[in-house]
Amino acid sequence: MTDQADVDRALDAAERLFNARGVQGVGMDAIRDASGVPLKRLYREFPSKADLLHAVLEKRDLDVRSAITGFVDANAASGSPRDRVLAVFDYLAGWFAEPDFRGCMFLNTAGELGGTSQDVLTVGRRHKLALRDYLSELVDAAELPEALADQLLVLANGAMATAALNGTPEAAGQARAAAAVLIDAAVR
Amino acid sequence: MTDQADVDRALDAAERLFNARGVQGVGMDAIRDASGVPLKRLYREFPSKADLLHAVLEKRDLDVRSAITGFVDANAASGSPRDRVLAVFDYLAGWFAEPDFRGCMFLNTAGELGGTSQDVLTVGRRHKLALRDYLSELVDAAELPEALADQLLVLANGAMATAALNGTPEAAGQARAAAAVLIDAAVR
DNA sequence: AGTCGGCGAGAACGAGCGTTCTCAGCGTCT
DNA sequence: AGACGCTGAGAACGCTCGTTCTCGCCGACT
Repeated sequence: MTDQADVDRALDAAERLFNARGVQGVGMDAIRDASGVPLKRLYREFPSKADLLHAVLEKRDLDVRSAITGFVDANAASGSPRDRVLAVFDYLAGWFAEPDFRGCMFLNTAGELGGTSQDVLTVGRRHKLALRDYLSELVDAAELPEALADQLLVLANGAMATAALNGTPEAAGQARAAAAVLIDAAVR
Repeated sequence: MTDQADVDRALDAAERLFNARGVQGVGMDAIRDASGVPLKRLYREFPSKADLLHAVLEKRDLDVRSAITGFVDANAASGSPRDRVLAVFDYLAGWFAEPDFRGCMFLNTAGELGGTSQDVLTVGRRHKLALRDYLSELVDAAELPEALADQLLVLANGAMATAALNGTPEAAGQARAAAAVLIDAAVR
């Protein structure tokens, strides 16, 4: 039996620790201690630490994207297309205010390991591409030019990085205001 | 004698290696090997690795900011205030295209060590605050609302993070286009 | 000329890393 | 009942880390 519960606990612990101390600052022992999953099983499920990191990032990709789409659907389902775009930045504001928010894991791991691990870059790019595709959908629904999606992604990435550095969520509001201006300027 | 040349070589080597492998992925031995500065002198000048990192970041703060202001003065000294703001993003485009560009060192180190080192966060925040003050000057000169400076900083940070992840400089152009729209929308 | 203080090269240290191995125990099949 | 195979706990391995120590050497002062 693969014992999915143990695997999930390991992934959760690894995600938490990687975020808190940086990937290179976390040993497999620490992940075992935090998750209760023995080293032997960790290495059976994830042949190496790099594989574990990969799995954490893949899971995070799904989690982040479904959290965003879920928030937009829940809070702006009946709103205008413009409202739905801006709701993405409202989601960011809530996320940034979480007490242990440490920034976007894909940007952080790319910053730490991008020079030595091609895989970290690849997974990060896929994640941001998927995010851009989602923004593109929203932008299309508002009948706005496609190029806006790239600009909104830069804004969102900037908000994540800025909020993580500052330890405060205000960058989300600044990005939201900028996004509103970009949308309104594109409509005419 | 403090032998400033050795200290500078050590700082340069440390900056290069930290960027390439992440701070936690670089040993003091590697910095000694790359700089030719013996361990004994490294520890005389920088009592600990954290102190060395601090010194690297302080130097980088000055370097980055003077590169930006230098570029703006050289390329848009006689331009309109609007041109001078946009020149900042032109500088980013050139920077991102450098072959070993690995993103903003302050965002990267904050991502890696922000959870364990208050000092890394403090230095990073000071750097971004100084950048915001500079943008604020440019925005003031263009007689634009103060709040624009924060939005431009989010755009710049987003461009740095996005370009570093993608390995391509196109995010600079996207941020520049967005900045132009924000400026033009604010003027009316 | 002889002593001495600071130097560089590199060994050494204790700790922690990623990964593998040992081994006693336990459930499962015959 | 008894043999087997997989398990978890943890020791062990070889390496690297940040930091300190040893020691032979050289230049400066008396």
